[in-house]
Amino acid sequence: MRKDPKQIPSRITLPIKRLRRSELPVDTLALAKYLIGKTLVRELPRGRLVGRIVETEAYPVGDAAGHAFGGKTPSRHSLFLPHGHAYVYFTYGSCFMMNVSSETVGVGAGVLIRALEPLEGITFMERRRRTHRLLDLTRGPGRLAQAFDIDKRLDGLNLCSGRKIWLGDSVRSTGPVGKSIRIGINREVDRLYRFYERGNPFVSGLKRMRE
DNA sequence: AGTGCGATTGACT
DNA sequence: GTCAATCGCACTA
Repeated sequence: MRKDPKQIPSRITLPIKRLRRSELPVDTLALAKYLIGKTLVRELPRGRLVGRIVETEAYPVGDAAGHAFGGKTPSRHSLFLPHGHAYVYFTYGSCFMMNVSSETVGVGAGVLIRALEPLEGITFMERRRRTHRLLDLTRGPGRLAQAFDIDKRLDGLNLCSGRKIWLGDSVRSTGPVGKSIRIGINREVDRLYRFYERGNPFVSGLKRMRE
């Protein structure tokens, strides 16, 4: 009998400890690297979704590619919250994306969550994404937002104290973390601000690996 | 009120 | 590999 690969991650049902805000790095780049291997937990009426964060991008202070560049606007308000809050925005007419705000209040910086490794709630994710391909559920910022039912309702929430969505500790050891240029931007293109767990198949943009 | 543009994805060659 | 869909937002007037 053939093993069904999509069932394997469902078996991981370890209790997950919340990250405390006091243990999150305030610095944007440090936070982007720190988040690799940690978990994102989404609590829904139907149950819990869990994914391991395997890819992030930092958009630090003064970065011309960042949404905070050019100042605070109503829609970007959450990016200026103190570190550890959700900044959710909508783009390309169809995609939501989620950042974790970084730095202190009023500064304006964040870390884009680009890819997750699905751990729990895979059946729900498959329904949301209308596919059974495990690799297509949460690889990419727009896909993971769709799989996790992330939209503007979650914008501005505290990711350490909230119930709907929160950051959890690692559930297993984290592999070596690679670094590369960021994806899909036109400015500051040479900055090595993208972080990922090396060799993890749920990382997007595998071509852009450098170090 | 109109315009231009995305921190992408999915469909297609 | 290429490429168009799609719409909220910021900006101009």
